[in-house]
Amino acid sequence: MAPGVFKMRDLTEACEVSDQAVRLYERLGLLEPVGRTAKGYRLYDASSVETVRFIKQAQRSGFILEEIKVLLHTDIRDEHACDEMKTLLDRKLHALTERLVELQSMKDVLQSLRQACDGEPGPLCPAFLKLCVPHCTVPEPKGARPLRRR
Amino acid sequence: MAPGVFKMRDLTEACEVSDQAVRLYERLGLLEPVGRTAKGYRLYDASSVETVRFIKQAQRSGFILEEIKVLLHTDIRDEHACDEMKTLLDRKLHALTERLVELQSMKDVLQSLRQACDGEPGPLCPAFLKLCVPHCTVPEPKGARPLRRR
DNA sequence: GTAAGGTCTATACCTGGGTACAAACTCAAG
DNA sequence: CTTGAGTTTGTACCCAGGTATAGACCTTAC
Repeated sequence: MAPGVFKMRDLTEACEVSDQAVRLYERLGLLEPVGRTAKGYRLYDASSVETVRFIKQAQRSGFILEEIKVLLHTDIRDEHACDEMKTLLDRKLHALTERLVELQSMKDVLQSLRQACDGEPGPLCPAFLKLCVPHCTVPEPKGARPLRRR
Repeated sequence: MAPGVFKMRDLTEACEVSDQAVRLYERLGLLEPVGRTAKGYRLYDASSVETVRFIKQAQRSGFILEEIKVLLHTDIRDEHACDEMKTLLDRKLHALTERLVELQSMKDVLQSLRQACDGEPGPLCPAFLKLCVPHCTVPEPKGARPLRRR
């Protein structure tokens, strides 16, 4: 076994991931072993660890495996591939930005609620929660509403 | 039909949710119609809209439906129920905070990558990505490693 | 009245991202 | 050489949160 090269177990421990998940990533085309032993054992190296870690971080950031595959495989020197990647990145950056705003606002809501829990037994929790939800214009009953086109 | 009360379609349009999803929330105990027509049609009101919107926001913030159910049903005046809720809130606030940090760092990574795409054709994308992943100590091959206890 | 659209229940199926398990083979310690 | 841990392939199953479809019934516009 060449130096700097190791088997499944080391990879899963370095990345806190199951061996099954690793093989899943392989099947889906995200991670190729750097080689195999004579007996068929998968071999990985430091770059595999980085790849798996990137996969996990990207997942937590809202990418699905199929998208991460694109991220991992795009050659920036290829004009067409790069365009595809730009589109993906722009879309995801937009989503990420919106998500950050949303998470922050949810954090504010939960913090208020948490404080309410500690303070005086106040209004009902559900009622409180509803107060936290951004205001909405509730549709009018519209007794005689036109039928929808389909 | 009482004033301020409406049927499924109005709810789904006000909340941008499918009728099937609404009925799913009902089955799971998150949302009860405020009543039924004589013929069995579900009736909702403004508070239903707020509830569904809260459900969706909470989902996007990382709560699963089962947890949202707790959020919606806890009576803050009930000592025991309130403790349960505090635990949930603390756990989620912690997760939310970590997630915000992580998302921000992923956003930074993607922005760098996006800029690299626009600039000079530089290093390979995958290589670049790997550079962005927080540094790691890759495990040594350890030729003769002790067997793991199980 | 008729036809299109809305709603009901129930069941089946889908997707993403895994996990669980079996059966066979290999590797290393004692 | 034996034994248990590690790995392989393959198939099955799981979960959350839905969507799709069928078949029946209701409601509204004209």
